[in-house]
Amino acid sequence: MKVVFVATGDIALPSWDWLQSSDCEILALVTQPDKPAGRRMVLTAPEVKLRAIEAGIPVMQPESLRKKSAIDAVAALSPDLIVVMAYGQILTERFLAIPRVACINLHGSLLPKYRGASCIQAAITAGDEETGITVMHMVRELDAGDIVLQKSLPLDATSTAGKVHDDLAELAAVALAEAVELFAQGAATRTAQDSMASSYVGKMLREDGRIDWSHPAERLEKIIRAYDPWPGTFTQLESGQRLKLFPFAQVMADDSLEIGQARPCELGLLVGCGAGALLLGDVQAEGGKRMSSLAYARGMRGVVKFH
RNA sequence: CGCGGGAUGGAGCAGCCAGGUAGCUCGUCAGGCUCAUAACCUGAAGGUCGUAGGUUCAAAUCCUACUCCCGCAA
Repeated sequence: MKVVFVATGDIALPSWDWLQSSDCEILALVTQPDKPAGRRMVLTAPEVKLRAIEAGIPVMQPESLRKKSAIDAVAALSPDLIVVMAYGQILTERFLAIPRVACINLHGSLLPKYRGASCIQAAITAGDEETGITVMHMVRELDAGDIVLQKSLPLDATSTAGKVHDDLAELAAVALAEAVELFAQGAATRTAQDSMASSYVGKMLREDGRIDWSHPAERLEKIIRAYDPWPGTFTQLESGQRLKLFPFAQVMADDSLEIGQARPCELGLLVGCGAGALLLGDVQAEGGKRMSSLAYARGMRGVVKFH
């Protein structure tokens, strides 16, 4: 199989590595242009690009994959299969029609649930018992194509977005291997998605991580795990200074605190929520290091109010 | 040169603006109290205040440079 891989995010790395070690011929990698990153705003290449270069595989970084020139360049390679994962651009039907066999996408949820960008965060926030990887045919509508196969991954109270991201990345490589084998044998099946059961979750912004203390403690605990490390969760002190929150917080059946009121206790910092209270896990103040809420509480003077 | 915060006994902080005795909440150690305790009481050890210069009678504090850590932004 002659394959064009289209990916930017690190979640695609294990899949890339598998593809490179398989008998498939990788014609090219299509990835987003390098972008400024880090405190010094240094132009940084996606990791997958570095691996492609190291392997001597051609890399294409079009500003937009909607442009005819970019589409023609990929079409000129005459791929059998196009594999898309965490690329970050919407693709046109013209592009999807390029490959001889199929244009498939690896998505980090058990579709039709959680179509869209923040699928991992959504599954953890919802308290789902499992999520997974879906391999599907790409269509014009986002994440709505026929399903080739799915692999599930159990979730529990220790699941964070970061951990699940890494696990799904590994699982995706397994799913891709199976899918490619099916296509190679002409044995791939198509199962239409039940669009009535579908849900859509959009891209997350940093501001989405602001904690609303009027929510029940149980929900906030899930959100702190679900948003770690991206977009992260935070609250604000009276001074306006932000305090980042990290897993793992514990739900406490304590209703003695007002909403947003924080009091040091022998286990850490206890914050009043809409229902119950949250014993914070790690926290990090602006300019400060990440530490346990217990350590943070040592330096506090009395009770504070979060907003 | 994208914007900004920080470095003070083992941990987390205050003190700096208006230079002049090293402070707070803990931890550690010793003793006491207690049936008992992540409880309480008493006492002790532990700090060249990030580094190097400068100003000054005197610098954690003011000035300059440097190192390291971090938040925003992307």
